Amino acid sequence: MGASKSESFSIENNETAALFKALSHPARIAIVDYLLKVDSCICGDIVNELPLAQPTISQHLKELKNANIIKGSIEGTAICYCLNTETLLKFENYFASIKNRLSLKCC
Amino acid sequence: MGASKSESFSIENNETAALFKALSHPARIAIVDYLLKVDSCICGDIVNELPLAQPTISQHLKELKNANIIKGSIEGTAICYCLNTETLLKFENYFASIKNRLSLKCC
DNA sequence: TTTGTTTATTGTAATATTGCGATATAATAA
DNA sequence: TTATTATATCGCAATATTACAATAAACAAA
Repeated sequence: MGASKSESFSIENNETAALFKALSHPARIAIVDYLLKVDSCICGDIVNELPLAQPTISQHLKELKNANIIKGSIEGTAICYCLNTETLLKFENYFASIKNRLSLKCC
Repeated sequence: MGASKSESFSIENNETAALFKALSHPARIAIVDYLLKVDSCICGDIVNELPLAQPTISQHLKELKNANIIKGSIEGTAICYCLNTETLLKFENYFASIKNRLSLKCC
């Protein structure tokens, strides 16, 4: 029938997949990239950096925020976004765990 | 208008996003998990492990294969799939690079 | 107050993904 | 040859994502 049979999988697998999904769009990779580049909290000038309209970027920021990849705090009229170190560690841990479990006797 | 403005982003960002997209579904996380667990190349018994029909699993395997996360070689009637260490390293490198570039003076 | 600035939300159209039944393909076994 | 087995592909329906114009909301400045 339709799409998304996520109830059939473990919560953990769903959470892991959700983390990856948050980074599965070039615009969101570009946002993370930009946040790394400016080396400090930035506000809405991502809109000037990316070839997308403001509502679209707001939507992508929301997805990154929902996945806890970025966090934002209000600064007057603007909002200050930055990367969330804790969540980035989750990715690292995932691959560290894979590395540990990975046997090299494969094809 | 429609979806997917990927031409507007760098090839690198698109490739990175494609890697993450390959892992953005719980079934594909479960497949990777299973491949780690069995500690050897497995054939089509993923179908017995996951709550999905054979064509659906074949499709997920194809996506993982297209992203070079797994590789497969023919073994008689069956096909032997296993993880691709090289691509898993790409993920590790991405986060290692982030860690290097990440300043801690954020919000 | 009104005006300007910044970000979020709503609604909608275009497109992509997911899941699976039916079927095709490929190799082996009888 | 004809089964049998294992995997892939096709075609369709259900759903999710992406993009943006229009609009709303929140705040600061005049």
